[in-house]
Amino acid sequence: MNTDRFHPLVQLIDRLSLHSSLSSEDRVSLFELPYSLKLFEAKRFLSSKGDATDHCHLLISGVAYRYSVSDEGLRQIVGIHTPGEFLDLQQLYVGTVESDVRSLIRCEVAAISHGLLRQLTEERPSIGNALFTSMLVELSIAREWMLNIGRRDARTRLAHFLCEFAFRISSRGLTFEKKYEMPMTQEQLADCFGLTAVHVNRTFKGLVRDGLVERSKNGITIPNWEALVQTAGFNDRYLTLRNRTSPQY
Amino acid sequence: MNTDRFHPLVQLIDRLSLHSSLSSEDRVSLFELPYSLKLFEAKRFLSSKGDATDHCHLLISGVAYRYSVSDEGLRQIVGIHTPGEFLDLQQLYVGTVESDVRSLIRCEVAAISHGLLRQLTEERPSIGNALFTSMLVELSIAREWMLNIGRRDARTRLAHFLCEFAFRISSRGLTFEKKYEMPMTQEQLADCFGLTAVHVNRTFKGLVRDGLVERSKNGITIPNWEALVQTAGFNDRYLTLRNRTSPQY
DNA sequence: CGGAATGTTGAACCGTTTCAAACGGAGTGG
DNA sequence: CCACTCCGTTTGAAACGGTTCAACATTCCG
Repeated sequence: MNTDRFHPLVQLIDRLSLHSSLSSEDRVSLFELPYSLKLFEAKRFLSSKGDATDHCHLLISGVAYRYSVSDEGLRQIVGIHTPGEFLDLQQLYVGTVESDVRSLIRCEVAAISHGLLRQLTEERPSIGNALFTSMLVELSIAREWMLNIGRRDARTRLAHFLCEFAFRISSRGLTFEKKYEMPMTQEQLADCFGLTAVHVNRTFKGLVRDGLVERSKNGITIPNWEALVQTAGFNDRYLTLRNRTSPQY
Repeated sequence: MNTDRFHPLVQLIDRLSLHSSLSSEDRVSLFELPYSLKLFEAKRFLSSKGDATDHCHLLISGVAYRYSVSDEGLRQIVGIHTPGEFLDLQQLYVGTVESDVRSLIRCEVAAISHGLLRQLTEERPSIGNALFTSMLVELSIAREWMLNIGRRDARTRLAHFLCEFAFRISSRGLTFEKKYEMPMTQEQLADCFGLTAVHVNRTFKGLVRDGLVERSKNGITIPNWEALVQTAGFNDRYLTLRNRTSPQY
């Protein structure tokens, strides 16, 4: 299970969950989100462990995706979540949630009460900072996705997504893998780019034929990273953001 | 000139710019961004008034847009900025900016030094909160745009954009206008949806033919708001977010 | 083993693009 | 005041990328 132990927010939760004083109040709890379950549904059957609607949920390990559905019933996946990202931060505020989150593989999730989260961000600026930074990165990714969906052709879209996915699941680029699990169906991929599953299939085959990616069961390998990056027009700029003052967590 | 004087951040700047103690140190300054100027370029010729790269810029009045350009030179507009939004908040952190901002009409912009902004957010949680909320709303809008670009046809995309634009330039829905200025060329509109200017033209004509919108010079009017909303599948949910604790600014 | 979900393939179709040409209005200089 | 240019809009015809539908193969999983 991929866990980004280097991520400041994940480290924070690690420490908080060990804190006996806090865990006795049951304000930070870890739980498991099985394969392909909606966070919304998970909250339901977790309500026995306390009011889950008053908690924010941080992804500790695994991968999840966020999607919306149009009036015609077409699904658009609007983002991929990797460890260190909050899945429902907007719950801190009043406002209907317009998108839902579903796990792509088995995930570990930490539930933090709104109260504790507010307290933490106000008392320790570095935590608020980390939250803010992660939000800025998500926004930056969202903008890149708009460019991907709106202005690139199918082949480039797929290649670009594969590059981003490879980069993001390798914890902060430290353990970068040329071979990784890609637990997404072609229909899910299609919903990421605004394409059809059928067309994703053909496009994928094209990339394989040209030797840019190789497919095995539940996984893909990238034999020539540079070649894929070039056909994708991929640049990892938009995926990273560091604090100027380098705070300690 | 449309100014959202109700926006908490705009109000804050109003007060700060009046504060003699602060303005003497020249840490908050208002300036004007002429028609169709890149914020980046504006910063250049403003550097005489201090180091503009160490400032964040808040939109006080007017409308601006943010765009990226693909490798093939195709432009994608990834967002519209209305009063109360920061244009370069990511500048607080290290990280190459992957998108640029350009004014759509004449804008007023407030420049706040990074130092003051950090100080404000740390000392007054309600301000940090407002910043955070505005970031969440931007993210929410970005996700809706992905759905728009990826999963709706041209007609619906245009209708949806017109609804959102109408809603956003009417300050927080208080002075909602059925007739408003639409200072965007069809090419800019096309770059918002990932379409061609030519196709936007045809699609626009279709909407006009069906009586859903009317066009005049530099402005459009919506004779039947409900009809447009329905063809757009528009719901303003994703545009608003209120703080649960209702802080005072 | 059986059924459901996912992947694969082909052919016809269609929404959008591309290219090219013409049109209109605004601004400018003679 | 006209001629000129520039920019955005408009229109048509052909081409194309991606969709749709339908059938079949394969894998997964109870």
